Amino acid sequence: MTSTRPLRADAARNRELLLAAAADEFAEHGLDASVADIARRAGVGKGTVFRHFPTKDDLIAAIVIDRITALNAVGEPLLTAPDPGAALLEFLTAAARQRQERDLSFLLEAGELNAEVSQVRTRMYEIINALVDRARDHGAVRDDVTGADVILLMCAPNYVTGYLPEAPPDLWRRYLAIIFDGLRPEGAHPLPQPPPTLA
Amino acid sequence: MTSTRPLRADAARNRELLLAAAADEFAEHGLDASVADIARRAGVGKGTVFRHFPTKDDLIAAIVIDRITALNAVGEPLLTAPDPGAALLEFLTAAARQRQERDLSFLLEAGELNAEVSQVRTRMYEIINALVDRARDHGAVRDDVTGADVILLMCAPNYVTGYLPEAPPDLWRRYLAIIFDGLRPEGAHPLPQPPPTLA
DNA sequence: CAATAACCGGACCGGGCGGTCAACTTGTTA
DNA sequence: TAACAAGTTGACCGCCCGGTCCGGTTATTG
Repeated sequence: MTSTRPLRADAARNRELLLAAAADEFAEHGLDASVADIARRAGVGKGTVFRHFPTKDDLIAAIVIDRITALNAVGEPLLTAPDPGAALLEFLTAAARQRQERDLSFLLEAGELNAEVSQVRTRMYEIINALVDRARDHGAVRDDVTGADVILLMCAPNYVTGYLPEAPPDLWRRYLAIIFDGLRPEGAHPLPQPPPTLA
Repeated sequence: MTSTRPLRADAARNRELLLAAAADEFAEHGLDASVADIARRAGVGKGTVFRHFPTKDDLIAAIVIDRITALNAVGEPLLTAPDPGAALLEFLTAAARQRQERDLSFLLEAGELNAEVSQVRTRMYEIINALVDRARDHGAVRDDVTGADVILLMCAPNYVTGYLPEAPPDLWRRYLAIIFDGLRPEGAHPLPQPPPTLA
């Protein structure tokens, strides 16, 4: 890796200001938020944005990496939690809550941005697969459901509440509960299509 | 209403070409698809687009109205179907299938475009509410679930499969089945949040 | 307290967007 | 078939976007 010397004090502060401002701006306007608006919100010139993040995509990637890394830090210890079913539900709750604090649904719109995003995202997939496998072995989720299913479905609670402009902040919990009930073995009906595989 | 005299023959044909081209283009590139591209795809000048649809939003609204109206035509007869649970599932299946044929997830991004959209959308809400009420009375869906819940969740199957660039065309059926299982009374756990109300 | 390298800012650029318009073509009708 | 309204077209406009660049500013270091 490039072991660069530490940033100057003001530069480091501006970098943090920019990340926070960008997260807020993306939350309000989606990924279409303009770099100029982000700079203004951070109280900084537009050129400064591009000094820290050569491309708008690099700025997005930095935020995505930050959030996924935080999520992985939640998931890691849950891999050995005593109750695998509760562990999976807790992970999904953490994921949805993270997106509630600031509306980060835009994270999902972002595709493959760079190698680091791919790496941290792959690690998240591994964690989810392991959590689902353990929960399935434990009888907490139905036999015919896979990690890929959960990866796809984990975004849904925040997504569906996004249609309500003034949704109560915790409404996603309702839909996470409904979807999680659909993952349980009790009363499960056979699924009409085989599970997908993730790239 | 404005009882306008019939369109000239070529104008009527161009209007249909435009609607089809716009649906295709929006399906491929989302609502960001440019009017110029739509015109080119329809084999028509850009000015012609704005003659038929004064605004890009008007073009979107025309498509949205078309699709929702078609969906309402499916739902209406289901209101008196003998098996209310099967009727609800059939409606949700029709809704998701419609969005599969051409990827019409962009329909959801479109907010309140004009009065006619609001009207036809309101009718759709009424139909869904009635279908859910009947299914609930019949014991086919859990007691604590409302029409608003189903309205929010009905978009989810197509949404989650949208993350897979090359998803099998029928994959949405798998997630509709999982979510519908979450709506069933068997094995339902209490929901942590009250249902929302729709505007 | 210099001296210097790192950093900042905002005018500027090329490009693509939604939308307009005036000259031209064509379906319709008497 | 003549004449006109209706329809078509693509060049054009103003705007905003991501990204560049260089003259001025500031933190750091000896």
